[in-house]
Amino acid sequence: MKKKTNLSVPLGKDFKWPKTDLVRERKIPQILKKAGLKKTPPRDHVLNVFIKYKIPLTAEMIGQRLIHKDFGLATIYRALESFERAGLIRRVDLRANSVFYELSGHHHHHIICNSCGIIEELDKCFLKTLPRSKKFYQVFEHSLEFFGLCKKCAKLVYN
Amino acid sequence: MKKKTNLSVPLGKDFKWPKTDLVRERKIPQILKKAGLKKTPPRDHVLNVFIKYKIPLTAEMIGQRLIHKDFGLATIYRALESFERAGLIRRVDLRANSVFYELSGHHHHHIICNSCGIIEELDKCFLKTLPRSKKFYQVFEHSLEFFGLCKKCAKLVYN
DNA sequence: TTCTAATTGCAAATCGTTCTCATTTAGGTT
DNA sequence: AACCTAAATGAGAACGATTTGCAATTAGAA
Repeated sequence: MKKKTNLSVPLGKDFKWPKTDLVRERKIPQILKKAGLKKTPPRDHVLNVFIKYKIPLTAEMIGQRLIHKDFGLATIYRALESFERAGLIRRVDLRANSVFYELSGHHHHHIICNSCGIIEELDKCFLKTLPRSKKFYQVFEHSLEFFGLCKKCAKLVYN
Repeated sequence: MKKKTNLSVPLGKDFKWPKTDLVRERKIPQILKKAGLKKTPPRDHVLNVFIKYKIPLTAEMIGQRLIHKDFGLATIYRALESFERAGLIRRVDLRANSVFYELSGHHHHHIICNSCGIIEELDKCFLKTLPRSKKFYQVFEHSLEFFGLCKKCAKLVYN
């Protein structure tokens, strides 16, 4: 897996999801417009997959979930890049071989099973404080993921 | 960057660093033996680089830091794999294009500058509680990394 | 010293991701 | 409604990190 060399300032860090829940209502054109992105078929469908599945997804997983549509992977990657820049989606660091993204509506974390890879979403942020640093001007995001063994896999491993 | 498909149970999750500080004293043969790994030149030198530099490193960075030695990258990757399995090192999710590892002696986190990639090590763990989950048998590790803009880069960006 | 499983070295293969470039398109303007 | 241009797409080649295959070497237990 490769991620982009994009250690770059996230342009969309100020993006705010609108009060009326456009996601729940699947108002994709409005979401894209608010994000300052042209509405195109690939973006339309990719965003729809995120809204529909509600789980962290890789470019390839998104491709597999497109119905009656088949955009090249490169196009999906470009849609992801524009979404990330706009702040619509965020990366999820799952220690997997490719990069996962999810809608950035609400801030939360995950537990990942080291054996089967199943992902559980945690609703609450376990972080009480942010780090202070003399070297840093601003800390605007964090990634907190838990790794363990799910009960199903524990049974297989420990009998 | 590519990581291995190794969503696998970390065999070395029970590895305990010995009381006497073998790392500080660079007792590499003892460390390897305790980890159940054959002492070989590549492992010897790779572990030495970790001990010497004390910062998160990629396979390639390790290769560049080997003195008077030149093992193939594949060999370095295999050393890393065995170290990770044994619990000697752990991955650090820096959202970079290759996988970083560091010694797993003491638990800590990092702040990464999204612009220049500089890494600051935080000594304290900000986590007060661990998540409870019905689906999980055990949660044995977590990854917590902060992303922001360092002062140097902030100057460049904001003038 | 012997023996065998584990490890190495090198090159080729993989695989996720990005790039190139010619073509098409969204959507603001006339 | 037609026009215009920057932005987006498509397909395939290129890339870079990581893994693998296989023959040769070696660590370390017996």
